[in-house]
Amino acid sequence: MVQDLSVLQKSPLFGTINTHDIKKMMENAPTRIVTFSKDALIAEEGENCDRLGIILSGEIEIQKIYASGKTVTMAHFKEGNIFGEALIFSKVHLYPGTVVSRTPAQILFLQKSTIISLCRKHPEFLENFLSLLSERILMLNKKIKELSMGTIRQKIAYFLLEEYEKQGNLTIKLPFSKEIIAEHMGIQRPSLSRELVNMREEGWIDMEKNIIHIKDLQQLTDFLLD
Amino acid sequence: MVQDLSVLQKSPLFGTINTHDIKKMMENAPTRIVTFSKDALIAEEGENCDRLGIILSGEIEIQKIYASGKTVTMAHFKEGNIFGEALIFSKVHLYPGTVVSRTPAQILFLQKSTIISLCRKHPEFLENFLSLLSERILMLNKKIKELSMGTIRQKIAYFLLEEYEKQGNLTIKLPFSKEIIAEHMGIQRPSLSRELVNMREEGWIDMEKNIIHIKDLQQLTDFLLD
DNA sequence: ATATCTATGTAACAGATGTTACGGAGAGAA
DNA sequence: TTCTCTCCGTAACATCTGTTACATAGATAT
Repeated sequence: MVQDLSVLQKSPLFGTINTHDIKKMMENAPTRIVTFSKDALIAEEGENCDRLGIILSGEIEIQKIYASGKTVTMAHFKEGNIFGEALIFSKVHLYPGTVVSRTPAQILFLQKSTIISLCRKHPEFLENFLSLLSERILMLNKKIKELSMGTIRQKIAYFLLEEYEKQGNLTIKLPFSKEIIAEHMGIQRPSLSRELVNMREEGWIDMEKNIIHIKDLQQLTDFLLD
Repeated sequence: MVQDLSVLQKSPLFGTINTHDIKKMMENAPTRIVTFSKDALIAEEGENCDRLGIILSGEIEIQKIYASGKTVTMAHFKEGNIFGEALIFSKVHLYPGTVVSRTPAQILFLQKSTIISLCRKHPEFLENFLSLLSERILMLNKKIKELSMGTIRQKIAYFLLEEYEKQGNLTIKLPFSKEIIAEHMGIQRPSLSRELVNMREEGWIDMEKNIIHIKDLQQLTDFLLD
């Protein structure tokens, strides 16, 4: 294992650990670094996933390849990213798609048993790994909340309340262009404009350029409950 | 700690461990069992969450209480369930809602430090805890996929393909009433009926009572990609 | 100044979905 | 049988949202 592992610090699994300690940790850990050329097959859909991958260099994708030959990219990872971390410890640990390299890539693989051993020997690693999974859960929860907003008005209300909490002010400065905001909400830009006008006409908000003022906070919060 | 901990076996954290070992594990672990009366306040929204809770008995809820006084139940837990497991190891570990008991309840609390210690000493506990988080991630991922289906036809196609894989047959027996299925998809029952008829008229499927036959599998899969 | 480009507002139309109401089929009870 | 209840299909209508097209304001470059 004569290898430069400083890139591991870019990964949340080792971010809190200094290079010297990382080197020491990995010396006794059975790891494998594999080099892939561009467009190489890293793992096939349905294959057993018993190891976690850390991208040391390059970029990879997880693709769903359909019988028709069409492929859809499910996820994209680059240097420092980790993949497979939730799969190895789940009951059904099969890759949900085909893993391929988009560029030449170098990947450090950690076997499930190695991870368990690292967790037991290095509290910091254990805590990092648990944080990794936990943050993922919270992120997914937030995404589900957003997706659960059915109508455009609900999405807007949710967005405004979030911004209100972030900015601590009923008068909100839009952090992005309306085009970007609409895209983030998964709706069309004209639909966003139209609904904002409706809400102004109904007295919910005031608008001027990229400033929106919440006229009735309670109305907004109440609306999200019906 | 003279206490009957056999109920812990109902929890995924200890399910794989026999009662004797559980008792031994917990003897040296600093845990706290707290008894709550009905409708008691267990934790307030925004409060720091540095411990995980395992419900030994009773039922609790996480509620969002709005300024208007309206409350919405965010989650519901009962005997054997665990809460707070993703919060304690995340950066922002504040309760997202108010935790209250719906019935008299007994809760075993494990401090973050205790969990780390259990993970280090008991590989089985470590693996169970990691599985718990991992399964949650996969479940949320699936939920997001479902929610991402925009149109009713997409939801139906996704549902049919899932059932096709489950049942291993192009002729699918609906596992629930259409009313339930519609509710699960987040749409109205008549809307589901109407769209099923449309799909039949367009030659995608055949239907008879609670049986649906996929006439063109490829059409369905292709459709989900556009 | 002029031209150009981008973000935005606006309107008209089409399509998708929710809402509501009604009737029929089938299961189970009296 | 007859009644009742649930599930389901169906239709008419209302509403929401996407689509497309066009106009304008402001920024920027030449």
